[in-house]
Amino acid sequence: MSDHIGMTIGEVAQRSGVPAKTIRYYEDAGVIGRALRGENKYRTYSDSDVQTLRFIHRARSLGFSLKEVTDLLALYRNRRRTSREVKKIALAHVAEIDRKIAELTAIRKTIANLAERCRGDDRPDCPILDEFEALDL
Amino acid sequence: MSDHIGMTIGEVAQRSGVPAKTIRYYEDAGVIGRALRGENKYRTYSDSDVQTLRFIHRARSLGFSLKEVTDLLALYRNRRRTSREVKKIALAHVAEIDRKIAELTAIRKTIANLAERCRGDDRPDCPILDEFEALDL
DNA sequence: GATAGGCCTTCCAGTAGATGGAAGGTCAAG
DNA sequence: CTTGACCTTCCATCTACTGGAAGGCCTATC
Repeated sequence: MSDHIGMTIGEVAQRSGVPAKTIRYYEDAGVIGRALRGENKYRTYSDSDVQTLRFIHRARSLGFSLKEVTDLLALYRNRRRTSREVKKIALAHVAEIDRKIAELTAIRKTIANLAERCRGDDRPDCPILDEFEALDL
Repeated sequence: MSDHIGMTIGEVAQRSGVPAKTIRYYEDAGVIGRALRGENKYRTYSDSDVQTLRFIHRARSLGFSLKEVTDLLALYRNRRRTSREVKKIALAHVAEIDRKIAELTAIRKTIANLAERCRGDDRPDCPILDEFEALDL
């Protein structure tokens, strides 16, 4: 594991997949804490910041709101919360994720079904296109 | 199965979980076709419209853009596309969904791990909160 | 030492995807 | 005959970015 301790915003942007501008926005919006500044006033990031940003990136692309992500990250950071409370919130999130996985699986089935019934030739349509039955999840 | 053939927007909103205002917005935005109007100029919907709206609702909540959803629905509607093309696009979507499922599974693991390590008592924090290692997906 | 590129700041504009409200009108049920 | 649900159009607000401009500092290269 390389110890990239003094990364610039550009480097961390490239590593995390989150644009520099969006990282600054997240800082403003309180999703992530205010980044430490070097002597040159540049923001400095570590590997764990890259992890956090990747986490945010993933969660956002999976339909979690910025508020949900913020709360989730706060869950990890806030030492004043009781173990009971953290556990309760975390388990609620797990349940929500299981629901999302089930829904994705349903949509996958619908689309895979469409693909399956397509002959894959030059004919103008797939049999299933006539009816909207495929959306019958 | 009840044959709700002449549903109003309010009824379909309630059944699909998509607010009436949003349904009108989807019509404007070309996500769904212009709804048939009754003699009273009211939009009329059928059961299949409810299915479609539920599909849109799910897909949106899972991080698909409105454009992606629109294209996906067009895939079912457009009879001019070749079977080959439909199959190709459908399979690409299946691959994307599999990726999303994998990411959700990773996030689930992270959060379940946090919950697991919480004692669930009144102590002020969970052991894992000290380090950000839990995000090491 | 000049020039280029990455960073800093602040600010303002625009986009997507809704969501809410107001204005003004129709319609069907109690 | 008054509610309540629908119709229309329009305009404002919100979230979560994304982009650009202005003005300035840092760092590396020619």
